[in-house]
Amino acid sequence: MAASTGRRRPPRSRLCGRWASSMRRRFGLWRGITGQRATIRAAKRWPRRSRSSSWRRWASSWTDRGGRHLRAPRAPCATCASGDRGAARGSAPLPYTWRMTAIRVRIAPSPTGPLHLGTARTALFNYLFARHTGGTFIFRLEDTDQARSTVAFEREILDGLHWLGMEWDEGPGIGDEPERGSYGPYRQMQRLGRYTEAADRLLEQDKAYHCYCTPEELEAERNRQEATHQAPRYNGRCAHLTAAERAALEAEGRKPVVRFRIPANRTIAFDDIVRGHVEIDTNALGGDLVILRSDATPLYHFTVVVDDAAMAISHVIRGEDHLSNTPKHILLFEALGSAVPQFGHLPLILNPDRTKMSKRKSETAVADYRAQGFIPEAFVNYLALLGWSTGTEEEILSMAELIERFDLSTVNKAGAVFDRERLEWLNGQWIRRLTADELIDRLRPFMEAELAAGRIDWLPSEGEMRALLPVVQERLPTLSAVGELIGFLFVKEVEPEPALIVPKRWDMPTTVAGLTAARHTIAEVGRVSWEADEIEPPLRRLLEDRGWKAGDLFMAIRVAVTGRTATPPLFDTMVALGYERTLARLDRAIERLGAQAATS
RNA sequence: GCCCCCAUCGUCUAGAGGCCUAGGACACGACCCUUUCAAGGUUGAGAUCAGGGGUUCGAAUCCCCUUGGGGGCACCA
Repeated sequence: MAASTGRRRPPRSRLCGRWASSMRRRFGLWRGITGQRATIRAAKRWPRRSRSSSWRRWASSWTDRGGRHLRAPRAPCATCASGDRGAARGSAPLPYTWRMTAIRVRIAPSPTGPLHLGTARTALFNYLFARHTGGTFIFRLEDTDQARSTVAFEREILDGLHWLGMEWDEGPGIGDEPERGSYGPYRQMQRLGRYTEAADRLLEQDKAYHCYCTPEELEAERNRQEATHQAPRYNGRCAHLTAAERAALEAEGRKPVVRFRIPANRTIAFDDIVRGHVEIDTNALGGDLVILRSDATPLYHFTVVVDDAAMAISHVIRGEDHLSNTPKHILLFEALGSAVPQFGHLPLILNPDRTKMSKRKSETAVADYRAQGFIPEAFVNYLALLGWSTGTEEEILSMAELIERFDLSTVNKAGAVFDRERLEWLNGQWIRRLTADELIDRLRPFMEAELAAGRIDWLPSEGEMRALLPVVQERLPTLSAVGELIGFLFVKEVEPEPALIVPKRWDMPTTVAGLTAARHTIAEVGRVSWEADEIEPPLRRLLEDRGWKAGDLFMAIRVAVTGRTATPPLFDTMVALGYERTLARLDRAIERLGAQAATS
């Protein structure tokens, strides 16, 4: 039994009834309500979660550390990694209080720019985690950077997340209400009082102090440290001022900031859901931390903690760029007397050069992708698969399927380069899965954009679009490609270069002869019936009579009629164009070729 | 400089000590289908699992070191 610890199917957790039943359905395993383990028949087919490395790392740390033998740890919840770890630790010292609380996660963007890809992905992982576990997903606006925050960005972020298909249970932007939820307000600018109040509490307990150093002095100190190759760190000059010293500095007209005392020589340890055990020495934290500016407005590290505590956030799921900041947060949670949430640090999305994705080097605004005709189904699917996979060979997954399969603890640790080609492929896959009505609806704004840009002369009717759909749907990598694909149908004239009309293996006289003959044939059939199936056979007969190759004649017609060398199937295209307009374009092409021949 | 994290095809990934001669997908090549473009099908090339040491009968997998990459260290978020 001991040997199979790592492979054992994790015991059922009360949080994961849904997971357990879905696994039972999928693998036909059954376990009675007594919790007895089913016979293991196909260990290989078990969900990976039961063998996740981070979980194993926890397990080994529990058994090995401190030279103590702990009883075999109970598995964290198979899917949410949030089982009753308190119990599992047995007699091991707890680094902080673990409480079995409701799962509450949040996305806390700052409205200082357009919705960033990375924010969208972090939001998605939080959302999937919340929905998978039946937890609460919260939206909080971190708008304390008043210089850069705007309502336009705020709108864009809200819209962007909604567009991707995420709704939250608490926060602004739900229905018509200004905000919903009983932990509000959800805008930090409306919570300012709480930060100063919290800071006062820390001040009172001497966990924080006033610091009178000016930005210039700090800057000078940093430069000095840099010059001597030391780590930048606050030297604690104001850490122990006497009342008299403070009064003197105040008299100079100095406005103090509030600094939080970072204890020296302490190791902060936490079990990150995606990374496993992490330990960081407090001496590496850069010294005492400013939590309130001299104008009394709070700083990020302080607001997150105060708010996460106040909002009873149970799991902080965020980008890896915050990993090194986590000890500061843990210290603040402790100082504030709050329960420390669990952390899960997601790998970063990378530029092609493997640096953290930035707008300088990559397209980062979700709105831009939307404008380029990516659809949310594909975007969400792609984002979810950046740094995570189901462990199976499934690639195309709807939001509902992602929610069902998502598992935070199997998220990858290494950063992932954003691959636009793969996104485009997924987008094409999802476009093909759209119903006709959906696709027509979604294409409409893109056709309107074509019109506005003057690339087409009028809008197709709903009926025209519907008729075109079968040949269009599988040819669209993005919605915005629609103009390129069928725009020629909605312009008055196409004027292809005569040289383009002449197929590679033909010369100009042959082309004129070919088009003329084809024009007659098409005119004949069209008088009787104007359908793709009717047009093709007589043209094929013509080819046979003249000994021409289909590719040549059809290409000449294609270019004459559409102005392009790549189009949807020719006969469908001509039908969509209409009898008269097809003939008119053929005539015009013949005429222009003739004129060209005469001048050369 | 200090601290932390990471390392499997070009890219996203599977992998949990023997199912690995390392699987899938994107991209790329060829072929089939074909009036072009797509889509689809078949197929190919592409990874000495960053390198080196251990542990083991056996290591992509566990341990150590090295190297490389990334992130963090603000009166930004």
